[in-house]
Amino acid sequence: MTRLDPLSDWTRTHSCGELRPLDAGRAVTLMGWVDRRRDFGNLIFVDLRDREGITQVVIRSDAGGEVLERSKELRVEFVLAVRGRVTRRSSETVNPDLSTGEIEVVAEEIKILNVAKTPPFPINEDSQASEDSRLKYRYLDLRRSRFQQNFILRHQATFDIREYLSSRGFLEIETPILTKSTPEGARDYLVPSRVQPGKFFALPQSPQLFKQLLMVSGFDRYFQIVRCFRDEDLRADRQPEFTQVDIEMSFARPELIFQLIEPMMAKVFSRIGVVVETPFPRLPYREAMARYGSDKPDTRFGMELIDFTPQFAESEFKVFRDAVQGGGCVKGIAVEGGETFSRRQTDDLADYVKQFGAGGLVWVKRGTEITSSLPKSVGAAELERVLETARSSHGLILLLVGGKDRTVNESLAALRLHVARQQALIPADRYCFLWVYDFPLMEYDEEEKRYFALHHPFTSPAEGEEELLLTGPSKVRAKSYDLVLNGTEIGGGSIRIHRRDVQRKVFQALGLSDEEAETKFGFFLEALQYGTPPHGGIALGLDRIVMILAGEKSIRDVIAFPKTARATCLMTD
RNA sequence: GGGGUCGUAGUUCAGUUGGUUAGAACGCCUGCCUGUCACGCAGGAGGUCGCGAGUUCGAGUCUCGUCGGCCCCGCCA
Repeated sequence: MTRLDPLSDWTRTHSCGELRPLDAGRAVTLMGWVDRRRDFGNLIFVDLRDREGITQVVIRSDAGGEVLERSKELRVEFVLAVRGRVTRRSSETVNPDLSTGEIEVVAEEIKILNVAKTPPFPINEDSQASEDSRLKYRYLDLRRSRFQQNFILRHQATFDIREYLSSRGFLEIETPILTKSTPEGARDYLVPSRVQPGKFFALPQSPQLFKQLLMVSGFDRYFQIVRCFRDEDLRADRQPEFTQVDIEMSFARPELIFQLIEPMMAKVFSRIGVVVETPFPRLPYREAMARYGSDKPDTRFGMELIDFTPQFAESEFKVFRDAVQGGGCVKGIAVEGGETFSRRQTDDLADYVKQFGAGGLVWVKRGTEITSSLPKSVGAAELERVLETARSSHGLILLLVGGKDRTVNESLAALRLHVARQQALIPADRYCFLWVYDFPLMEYDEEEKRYFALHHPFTSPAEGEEELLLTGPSKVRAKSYDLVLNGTEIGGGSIRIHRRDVQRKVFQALGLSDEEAETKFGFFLEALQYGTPPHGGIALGLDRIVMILAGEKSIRDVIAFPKTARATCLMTD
């Protein structure tokens, strides 16, 4: 039935998505997969599919008995070649749901190029097959139109970015994949060396040092669309290998980086018909934390955090009073219409915030009357004062958390998103970009009793704050910035340290002895001394950007062969 | 490392208080059908209830363990 060289002299002339009424009368050759077959005995319709679309092929008995007989063998997902003539459909038989729906191809000859087993899940419709069978048969899942579209989009975005950066004078330069471990940050993937027994290469978490060295080399403007590796647990938006748009630029200021990236994002998002307004809003870290409790706020909706700390400084409610007097805070969100929340709902919300370390959740409702979960000892006057702080005349529920600043911010940031999703307050068709800047340079880790770089240890401290490095490291701000889109961090970067003395000071503040610094980064410290230009850059998470472009909820849906949550591949085992 | 949730036909799912031969839809197979496009009609096949123990006269259902998918916390400079 099938032959080793089934094509013989046939050549595809068109895709299955391009024929239109103007092509009527043309002799064409199409090749693709059988999407569906409708068999009427002496008349068979075959929907032929390739990545560009679907074209209806008609097999009539007058094409000759052999063609009809051959067509009887067709099954879903068979690979088929058709020679035939483009014919306009009569007005009653036009299919308005198909881009090629005004024509059909009347088959004169067909070749079955290959047969196919019945697929384990339907390819031709939006099935919700379980993700494990979809991952096992990934190549079939990818055949579905949703994924074909996703990867076309990914290609286009990547193409746009290359074209844009190239037009701005950036050179794409490759850096090593087999590299030296820099033990700070995420766990490395290690590769044993055959030539140096007992020694290992690390796969790069990012080309950070190499791109900085390229600035030392005078390449001025570099970029690379590059695979990076981190041996950490996975999430819906995290894979152990992922692709980064890595950019570095000499003589850079943060503003120049912003102005470089903004039109690039606008160009990429125009692919899905979204008009992105520039410049993007800019928000200092401190303000982001105060208003949203997060350094990557979703600004598609409001419901900002409200500070109730002063209201509870002398409260009858001991838990909150203690929190405030112990140097913490009380903050909350106001949910309009939330006065109808049931006990069950508020209990669920309380359970939700507990996983972020909150001790509990207090609520105050204003409906026809004022009610609250606070103890009776808290008087009506105090409740009134609390409600006034929300500055709303609507019925509402206030959801309050008290405790250490960090805990309060983290749990409320999560709660804000959780409630907004539940209440469907997030407009799906908005794309809110945001720069967050002025991050702290480092953060004290209570458990390890030392400072850690918030971004990475090559980030430049803010102007005039180097002196604080050794006296009050946590007060030093960094020349760093994150790019946030709809609550997802899609990139981060900084102006780097270009002076050896400053780099040493930062290492010291991080508790790295000169000796350790020398072993780990000696080559780099050495290089800084040979005329390093001031420089800075950014790395964008390509997978996350494409995920948002494609409207997908998981990064796996825009990576051809992703790993499971346990970092295995179900297809290759 | 921890928490949650799911696992029954090829697929998506239902399965009551533990009780006869585990069901539906779609898909698949066979036959009929010349204008369908989720074609239609008639018939048929298809099950290690993830796996392993246990309780019980009897387990898809209860208990324990284990494997796997997904989501989250920790982690991710």
